[in-house]
Amino acid sequence: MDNQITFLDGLNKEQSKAVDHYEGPLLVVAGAGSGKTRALTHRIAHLISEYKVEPSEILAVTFTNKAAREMKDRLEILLAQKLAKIEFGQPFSTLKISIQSELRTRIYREVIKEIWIGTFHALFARLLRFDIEKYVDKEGLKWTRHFSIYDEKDALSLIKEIVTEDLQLDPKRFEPKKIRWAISNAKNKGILPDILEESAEGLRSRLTAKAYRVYRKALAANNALDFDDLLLLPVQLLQQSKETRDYWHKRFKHLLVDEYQDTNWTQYELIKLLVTNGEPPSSFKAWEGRSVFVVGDADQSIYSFRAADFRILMGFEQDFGANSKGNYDSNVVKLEENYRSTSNILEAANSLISNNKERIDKVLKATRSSGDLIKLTRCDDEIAEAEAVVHRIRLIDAANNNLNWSDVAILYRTNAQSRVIEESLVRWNIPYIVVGSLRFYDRREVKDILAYLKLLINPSDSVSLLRVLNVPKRGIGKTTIQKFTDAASQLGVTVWDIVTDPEAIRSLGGRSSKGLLEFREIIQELQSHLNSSGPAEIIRLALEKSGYIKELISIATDEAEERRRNLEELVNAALQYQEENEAGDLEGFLATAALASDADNKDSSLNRVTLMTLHSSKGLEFPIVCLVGMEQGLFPSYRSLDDPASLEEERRLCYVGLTRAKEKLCLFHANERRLWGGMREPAVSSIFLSEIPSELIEGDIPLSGGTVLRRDNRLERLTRVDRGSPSDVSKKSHDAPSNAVRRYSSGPAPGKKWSIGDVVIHSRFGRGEITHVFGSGEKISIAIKFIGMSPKILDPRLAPIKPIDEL
DNA sequence: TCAACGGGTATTTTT
DNA sequence: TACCCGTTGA
Repeated sequence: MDNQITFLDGLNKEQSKAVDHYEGPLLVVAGAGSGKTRALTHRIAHLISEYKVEPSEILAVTFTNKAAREMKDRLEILLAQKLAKIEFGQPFSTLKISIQSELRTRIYREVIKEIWIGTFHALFARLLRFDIEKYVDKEGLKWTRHFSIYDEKDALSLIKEIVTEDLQLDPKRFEPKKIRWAISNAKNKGILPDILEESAEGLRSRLTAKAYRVYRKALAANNALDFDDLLLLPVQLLQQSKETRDYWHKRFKHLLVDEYQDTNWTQYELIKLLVTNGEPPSSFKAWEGRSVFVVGDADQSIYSFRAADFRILMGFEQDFGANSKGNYDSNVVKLEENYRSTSNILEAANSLISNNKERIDKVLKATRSSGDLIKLTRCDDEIAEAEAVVHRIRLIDAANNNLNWSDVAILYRTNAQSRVIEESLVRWNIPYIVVGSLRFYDRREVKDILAYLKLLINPSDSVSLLRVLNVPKRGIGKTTIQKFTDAASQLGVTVWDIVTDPEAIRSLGGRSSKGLLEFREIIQELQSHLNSSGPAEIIRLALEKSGYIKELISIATDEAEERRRNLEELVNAALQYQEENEAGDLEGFLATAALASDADNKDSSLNRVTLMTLHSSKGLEFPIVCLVGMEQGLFPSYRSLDDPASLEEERRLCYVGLTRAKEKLCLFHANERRLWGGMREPAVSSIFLSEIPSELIEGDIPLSGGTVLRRDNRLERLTRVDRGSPSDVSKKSHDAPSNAVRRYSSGPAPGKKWSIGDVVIHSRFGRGEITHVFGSGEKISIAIKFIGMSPKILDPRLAPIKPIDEL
């Protein structure tokens, strides 16, 4: 090659093997902190500059939008550095700033813009903008390229409506949330209503299948897709249309997928369709000038609740490997050297994760010195815990002159845990940012305006229409809306058709006709600007013409003021979008908004402590990590306590948390914790704490033997759990016993001896026999084999079990 | 038509 | 605690 820089410089042997990979399938098993992002970006740069791959032939899938943006950024810098060497013969950083930015702009225009980088959802939403009109549905449903994207809330409100209106069911008995979940699951497995109907047994599943059918129909009538559709429709389209499939298969010669362990069935299907053009991967031979490159770590698979399945990663070699052997030495590279964490932290993580059974054999090797011990702090309750976290942070701050607040992350299992910690941070005047709790685009005012925008582009979108028809108030009430929706469904037209029909307004509108006419005019006027104005300008117009801003001004409270600022922020977001996407239009912006997550906006330049869930922390790293709420039932979540597979997932989540830390790791747990409302619950320290070697931990150590923290007045308090009249109580415990009630009323006496061979009765699983006893004293788990089920590992103090001789 | 109130209920994690 | 929903009263 004609210059000194290659993208293999400074990489270890395994990393360069990955980066230098050209054709065929390759699985990169990349442990935490092993430099996988580096491997990914360098490989793309390498493909383009050494193997002369066209940027437009590359499809790179990231897990978040933020990761996508970062990848583009890094890539831009890498390639600009190389260009600097070629054109000026000197390092990029020594060039004048103006020249630097000119180089970057050129790289952006010629290369970065051409590569498809994004999340599965963003990329395939983009593909659908091209091809959705070619999709032929079994049931005759149709969508146009102007489809709306419904977020989880939109989808849920649609389902709620279907359950109550169309199916005339009681939403208490048939919870929309559960139905939504069932439908989502079906979609993620590629199952359409007809198949679900066939396999449905019992009233409940038949009704779910029915709801699914109606829901799909409603989506189509609204010309809308939910998140799952963004993946499922492309799968079906690529399966059914050879022409479409050929096109995209030819177009994308090199696929890269990050966080492959969190891929689900539809995503896997999409990869296969694009890579092998529909042929079975094991017999696919045409690898010349073509590759699929996936990077992942089974130990960090934490999204099975979203239908992700890390066995897809485990099966990669078999799937794609069989036939490429011979041509390629191996299709697995393992990155096992950890450059991130001190060896104490790493050893703790390794030891923890070794308790999982289902793994790929892999051990992270330390490259750094031992560092500090892990600090463990036990606190009285969640308030004391929050204070302890802040105290710890202040101690570290006092001992380090150059500590930035942004070096610190506080991680927790559930979003609800953030509040108490925030209060402490406020008290001590430490700046912080909470990532992920409330998405910017989920704020009411923002969603309202987005609904206006969606409606402009897609008037069939009645969810959006009904959202803003009377916002701000135009005197259009429930009865009018009901009349209109009824008329629309009877005539088989959209609500918009009714709203724009002068006859309909006159006959149905009554007192609200004025407001309706007004609304119609607003929308139509805004529509007339669609072709001539950019997203930001249209948003400004919408804010003004809709009367939304005017209303907020007239309210004149702090809250209204806050909302106005958020809407200004929305305009800014649109401006930023326009900057980042030269040809970006309103549709593009709306798609970005629908698929954005809160984590995407985290501005790392702000010097603030970061608060977030363990899930959001994936892929990030911090010098200092505080992990709070290490208690049984919270982390691991109580829902995982009686299921070994989900307990393993919780453990992976813990592994992710520990491996975020570079220098210092501080763990916290509380003796008791107020759970929603005010009721205190005694807490048992997390099983994960006992899986970290105690010599790596300092602080008050409850390790061997564990701690059960119980107040003497426990029983007294428990009787008060059952509030209200006796009849209420009995009814409650029949319907849905709350966890607290069940836990304490049916649990055996503390300190009860369990031995192998004992027979127990579990309130859900029935009769079972104890096969193992782990630990002793207060820290005890037992494995029970229930009839017809795989063995379950339970905490006898939490699980609703009784020894059989007590019955 | 709409705001305000109260009771009941629920919490895992998110593209 | 916080949100959602149905009821009530203006």
